Amino acid sequence: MTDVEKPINFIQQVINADLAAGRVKKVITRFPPEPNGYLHIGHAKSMCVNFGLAEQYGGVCNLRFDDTNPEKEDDEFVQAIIKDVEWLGFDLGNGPCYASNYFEQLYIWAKHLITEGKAYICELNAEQMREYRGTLTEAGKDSPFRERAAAESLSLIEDMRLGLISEGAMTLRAKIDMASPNINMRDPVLYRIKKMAHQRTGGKWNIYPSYDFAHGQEDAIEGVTHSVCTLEFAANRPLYDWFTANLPVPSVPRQYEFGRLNLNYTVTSKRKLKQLVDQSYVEGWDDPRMPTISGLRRRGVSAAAIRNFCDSLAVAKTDGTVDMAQLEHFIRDDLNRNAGRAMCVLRPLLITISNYEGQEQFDVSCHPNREDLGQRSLDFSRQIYIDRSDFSEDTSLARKKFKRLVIGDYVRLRSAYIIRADQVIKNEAGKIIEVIATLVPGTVGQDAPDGIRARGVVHWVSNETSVDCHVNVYDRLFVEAAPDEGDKNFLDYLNPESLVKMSGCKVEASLAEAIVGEHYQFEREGYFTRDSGDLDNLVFNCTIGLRDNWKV
RNA sequence: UGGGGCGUGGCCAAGCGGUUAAGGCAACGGGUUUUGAUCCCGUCAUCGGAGGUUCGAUCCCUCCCGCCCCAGCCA
Repeated sequence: MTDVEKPINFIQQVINADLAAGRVKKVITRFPPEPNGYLHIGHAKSMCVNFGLAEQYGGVCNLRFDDTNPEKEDDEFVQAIIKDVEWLGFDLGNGPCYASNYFEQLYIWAKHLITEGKAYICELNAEQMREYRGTLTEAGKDSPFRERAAAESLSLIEDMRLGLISEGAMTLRAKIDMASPNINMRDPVLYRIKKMAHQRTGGKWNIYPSYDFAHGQEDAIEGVTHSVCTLEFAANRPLYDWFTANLPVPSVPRQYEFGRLNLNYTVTSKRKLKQLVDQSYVEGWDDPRMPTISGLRRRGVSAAAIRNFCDSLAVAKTDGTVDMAQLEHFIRDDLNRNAGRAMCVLRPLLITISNYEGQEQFDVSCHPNREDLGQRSLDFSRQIYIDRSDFSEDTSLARKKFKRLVIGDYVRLRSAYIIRADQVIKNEAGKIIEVIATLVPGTVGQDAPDGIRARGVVHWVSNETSVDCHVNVYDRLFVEAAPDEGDKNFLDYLNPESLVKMSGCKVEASLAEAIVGEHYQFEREGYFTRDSGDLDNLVFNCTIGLRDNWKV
């Protein structure tokens, strides 16, 4: 963290002014996902902003489902979202709340607008409505149903609600201004007919409110003071304000918009993520390659890393694309501080130590600078494994270029002895299958004796007690920084090597029963966590590799 | 094109008329190190462009250029 105070953002400035002027006594915000998909990293930023504001000002932030369109929604998503929000550590406020809980009130307000001559039942079909709406440069035309008597509209909306009108035949529209330069104000639809069961209200309704008609009123009902959303809703704000000004709402919330988070080398659009899932380009919403909260969790990213990352982002009106490296920085930053260390050999190469017989245990700390993380026991034996990439027959390799095991030279086994490679054993195919080595006695926890200089440090596991495991190594999902920019089809840029499954890996005994949700650093490799998707086997997902700064 | 919004180093971003133009990420040098990790030092901008106002402008005005959002009975 920095010692510099984080500057306050424009929303905090507004809140400070509202508080100072007495316009607001208690800050109430909300996080309003539609349950039509899983939450992703972009939502995490929105949560940090909304729940964060509530925390900072001693207010509350409601998790509220904007479930106004049963066609796309599902309870599976509701449950997944609640789980993600809680996992990230946010207080649900008075939630979970649901827009569907307000359907009755919304309906009463709709009739109120009709009675006031501010809404009418329109019988234009979708295509006609589009034609009547005009274009960006031409004003729209009034609907021929615009001046329908209130009594008739009142009767018709009741028929719509009862399911007496067929889908698409009618809509309830606000009577605002078909010539408005803001297209959202050209008599927007308030209710549409959907003879469809809703995951929470069942078959009670045949009509459902539109986002515009519902959102601001939901906020008003909950007493939301600052309704913070993303930039694309800025053009809807005049409409948001129109409703609260023309309806007897219990409070008048204000909407503020900030730039949503975009990350390169991935996509943060529920529609596209859903496509990846539905068309099986990934194994599900929680596939570790997905930028979803559940995917990041399964990948091994900690909730703290996600929150720290989001808190490092600006809440402003610019909309840019954050470098994936910034997210990766916060992932490593948290994991480096909190993940216990362990050793796992990904591509085992057998080493036989010719001058060693028995076996012993070493007590090793789980973290180089955090004693509170405790100690673990490492088993050492005559035969051990090191990674194939940590050995070379090439004795001409410079010490500084190759700080690993080379025939005739020494290397330190992490937390154990210094050994020297003496002889290579190959199979008929010429593949190295074993290396015979000699250890230097008395070098555990001790510096090398005079005359011996280890090239470097290498991780290892005992062949006696290490456990076989599988390791999933991930790479970015897309090979293009901006896979969905312009008219590109993001599916054309999927990275065919985004997942590499390794088997025959060997992890130290202490991790034989690794727990899902725990984070480990496999020394010299990276950060790993046990995969929650395959508990029958010991499978580790590589969250992210260690930084690799050395230049060739 | 009508409306709305935005343009500060490779990326994110402070700055609110007078600052040596914060900070983070990345990058690049160097030090420490039983993880080529961590950690620690150091290097890295004149603010989209052109005018104007002002003693003085990244901050104010004008015009221009560029990018984003809105023409779903999606949210």
